[in-house]
Amino acid sequence: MRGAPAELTERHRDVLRVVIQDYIASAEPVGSRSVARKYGFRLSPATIRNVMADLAECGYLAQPHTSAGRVPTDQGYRIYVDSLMDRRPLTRAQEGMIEKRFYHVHEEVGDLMREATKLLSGLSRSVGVVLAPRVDQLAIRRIEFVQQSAERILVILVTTSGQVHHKMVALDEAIPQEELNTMARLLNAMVEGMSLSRVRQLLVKKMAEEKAMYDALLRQALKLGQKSFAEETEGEVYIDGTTNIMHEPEFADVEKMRAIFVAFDETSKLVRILDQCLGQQGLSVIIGSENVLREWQRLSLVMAPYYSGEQLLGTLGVIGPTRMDYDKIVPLVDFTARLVSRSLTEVAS
Amino acid sequence: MRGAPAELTERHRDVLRVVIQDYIASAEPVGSRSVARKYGFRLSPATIRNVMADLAECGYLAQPHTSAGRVPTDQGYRIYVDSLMDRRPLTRAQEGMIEKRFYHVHEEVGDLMREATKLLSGLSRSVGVVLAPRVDQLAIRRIEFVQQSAERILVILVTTSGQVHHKMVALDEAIPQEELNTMARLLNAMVEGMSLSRVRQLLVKKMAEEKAMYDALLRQALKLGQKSFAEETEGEVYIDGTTNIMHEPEFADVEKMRAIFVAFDETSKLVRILDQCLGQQGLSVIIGSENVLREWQRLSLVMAPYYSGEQLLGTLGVIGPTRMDYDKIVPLVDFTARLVSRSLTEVAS
DNA sequence: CCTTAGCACTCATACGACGAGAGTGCTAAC
DNA sequence: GTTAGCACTCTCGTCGTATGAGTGCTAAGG
Repeated sequence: MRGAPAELTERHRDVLRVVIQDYIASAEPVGSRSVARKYGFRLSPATIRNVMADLAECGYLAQPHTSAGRVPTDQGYRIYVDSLMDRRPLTRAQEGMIEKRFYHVHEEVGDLMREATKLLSGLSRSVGVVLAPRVDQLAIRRIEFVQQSAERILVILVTTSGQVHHKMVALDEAIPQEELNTMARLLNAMVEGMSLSRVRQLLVKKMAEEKAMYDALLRQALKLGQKSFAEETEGEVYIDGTTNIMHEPEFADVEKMRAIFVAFDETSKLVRILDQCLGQQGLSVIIGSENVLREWQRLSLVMAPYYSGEQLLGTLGVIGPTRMDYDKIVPLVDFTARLVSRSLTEVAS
Repeated sequence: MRGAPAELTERHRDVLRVVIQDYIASAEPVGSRSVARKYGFRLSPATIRNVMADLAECGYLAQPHTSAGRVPTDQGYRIYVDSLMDRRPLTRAQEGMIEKRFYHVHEEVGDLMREATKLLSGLSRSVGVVLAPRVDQLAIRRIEFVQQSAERILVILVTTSGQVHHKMVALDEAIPQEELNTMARLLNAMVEGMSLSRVRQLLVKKMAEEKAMYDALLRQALKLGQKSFAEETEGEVYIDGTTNIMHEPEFADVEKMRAIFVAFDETSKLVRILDQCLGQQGLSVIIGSENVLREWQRLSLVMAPYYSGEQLLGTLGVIGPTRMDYDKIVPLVDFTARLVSRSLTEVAS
């Protein structure tokens, strides 16, 4: 078995599990001695040492320096979450508590997102994040135009889920508020219940059809509609509990911590990372160096998508040091995603 | 002059100024030697020592330990900003750059606030904050009702300055969207251009008048209006550049830094502090322990109010360590407040 | 062949001593 | 009032040493 460790025996897996769990709990390199102890002394430290040497050779463990204990590598964590982990499900009491907290926030989607973020960060003692639904994908309930100045109007979009978005649109020529109202009425009748991206297609089609026709107002309305819906919107990110990770010993160095906080501030990059998780089916875990961006290589993400009915809306989860308590956090994220989905599904129906 | 230092001579003031400026630049206790040097050697270190001893006795300087140099106390900073400071005005180039950055953000008030925050934090290398106008004080341009479910409607308010606010309102009985539109029209005609707080008064008055009358729809509209405008809104805070202060040597200790960041996260407390500045006439500086809240005692604020025309809207400024570069930051905040006021005044007209 | 005891070896860490350097306060002379 | 001189204090960095945890290897035992 030396030289070229072909495959992991059951014992290797057991030891790896113990080492990782111990390291997650203590944040300190773990030695053969303490593994033997956790093992009930059925094996001697010397034996464990041999096993650990194998694991180190496979790249699942590393030692900070000769004669320190072993520390899991990102690869080690990967195996752990894929096949070694003991998921520690939420207690009934915790689940009840969470459900209660969601019970009161049917009001507005924004509140729901904020509540979910707080909940995730609070229970994980790490950073909670929610990638909010992109407006593109949501069904429109209403569009409204408000004249702001001669050549500027404020466009307000309301989604069926109760989100409100607004943007300014510049005009070539002034349009009186009265006319704007009529145009809004026309468009509302046309787009209610459709998603933004579908609306975009529809407008292009209608424009073509209408070209021949002679209803100037409708033409103008379509044109304004196109302007309003033009931009691809970027997902909004809710984030909470960043101060939690300051406690983690791995960020005791101020410079490292600063790097992390700068990373959290750059929401656009964060969005891109979270967008990746959207592509995945079900819960996904990204561990340290699996992340492309340098600033994120010391962090892990546990993310799960959430839905309204069948429709994928966004993703939510927890960001923490690679040495995070996956056993606890994976079930937490899973449960939270389910609950958010349920809330959103109820609102939509 | 020993024993009971009655009043500060010109020399005392000069020395105090030099010590504070040196400490702000170096973050290190300053000794008599270096003060003498900055003085052009017109006085010997020994003389300076006597002066500094007086200043220490008055409570303007302190020493971290015997045989270290002197460090300004909060009281020392207070005297400094009140009467010793050499304001270092912005250069023409800087002013031009700032004006340029504001030129493009007429679009939306939110953008303007965000831009101002970024600008303040960027140029000060500290934390920039803007306390946004409370909706109460802004003039309403438009109100809109969107039915969200049977007993819930979404109320959307647009201010003349282009801010959009929304909230959910629960109803006792369902009202069809058609009727909601009519009600919105009635209310719009009534409230356009008034501030929220004035609208509140108006509605109470109208309600009383209308009691006798028989227009059920109008009655209902007024009631709904009251619900919509009921709550006192809390000011929103924009904040940027929190990562800047991580560099400051006074926060090298992780625990202190965490305390600061927790403080920044508690926006409600922040709002209360900023509200205090609103009461002040003109630019105000709050130094360290002058702050009531424990978490804030290591920080200073330089804040200035901004207006739309004559009307006081909010306050903006910079938060940094007590050892911040007041010479530079005071003019910066002052200028930014002026510019924001100008932008807002233009939009309103 | 796997397991284990024993042992030499390697580092990180804590501790104390030591010296250098910066700065003070005081005293006495100018 | 100002200044030179001096003794004193205190921090900080360095260095050597002791300590202890943990390893890898070897050889003996099941």
